[in-house]
Amino acid sequence: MAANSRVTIAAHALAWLELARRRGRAVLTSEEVAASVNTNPVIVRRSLGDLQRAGLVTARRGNGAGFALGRPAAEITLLDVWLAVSPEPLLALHHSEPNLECPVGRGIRPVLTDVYDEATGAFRATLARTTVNDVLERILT
Amino acid sequence: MAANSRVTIAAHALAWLELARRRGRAVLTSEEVAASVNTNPVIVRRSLGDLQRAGLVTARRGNGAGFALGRPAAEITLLDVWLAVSPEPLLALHHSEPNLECPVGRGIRPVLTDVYDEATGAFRATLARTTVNDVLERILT
DNA sequence: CCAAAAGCAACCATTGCTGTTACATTCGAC
DNA sequence: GTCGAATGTAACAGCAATGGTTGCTTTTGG
Repeated sequence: MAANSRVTIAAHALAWLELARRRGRAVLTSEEVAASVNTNPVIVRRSLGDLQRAGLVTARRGNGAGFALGRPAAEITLLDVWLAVSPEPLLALHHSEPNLECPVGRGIRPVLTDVYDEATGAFRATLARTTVNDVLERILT
Repeated sequence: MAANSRVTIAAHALAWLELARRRGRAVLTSEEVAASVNTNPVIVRRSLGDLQRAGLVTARRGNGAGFALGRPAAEITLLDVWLAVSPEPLLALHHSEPNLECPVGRGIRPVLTDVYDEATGAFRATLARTTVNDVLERILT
């Protein structure tokens, strides 16, 4: 499969929300966000729905409604975003259980799980060092 | 889709090749490997074909043929395996180009590319610290 | 009450992975 | 040189995930 682009879409939306907020518009509709990301408003609503469940944005319905940042952009890391939209592991174990008659088949899964967890941890730690505010600052300079 | 399991299958195959080698059988057929991994021999041939292209295993065709490790198990890291079978990035950018009229749409891609590259580098560095020999040792203890 | 916008369900098309069958190719053994 | 065993590889089916689209329901401010 192609790697998914949800983190990208979510980070884009958040950076755009923060820029709009600085310009005096704290609330944007899914259509306005979609116009910047260049996708369908439903995709944006799905993505921001994930972020809302994680508390990263707030959504208001009804007339004049839209999405706003749930907390300061400097307090939202890309790890927060990744956790909100990408719960799948980076590497998968066997689809079907390996042959337990074989020593390797019997013992390999916990070993690989450990290694994969460690690598995923390093990946996450890096994402945790960049905030949405950092992303926007780097865009604007 | 779920993350792919090719690294797992390849690592399993390599550990099994190393264990067989220690037991005096340096060459295994795809069918023998498939019996341990519990999959189809064609899957194994495809996977080991990738490893062969990277020099991690050797393949001999013809009668009495099969696969053998291309270099000592202690000199094959899981990063080597990952590079041989998983060229896809862990996170993708936008599918369709963002709106270049928007400052965020114009500038976000290189920023995210940098962050993703850094995180992927941390992921790779962790994989590079574990060898096939390490995996087998941890299985056997 | 009305209109605007989120929420949500039901699709479709595409893609990638696994698994399977079938066949061509290679190469050692005899 | 032939035979047989095994790799190499193409083609296809099934399945799941993703992005995209449409349409409808729900909410809510004015």
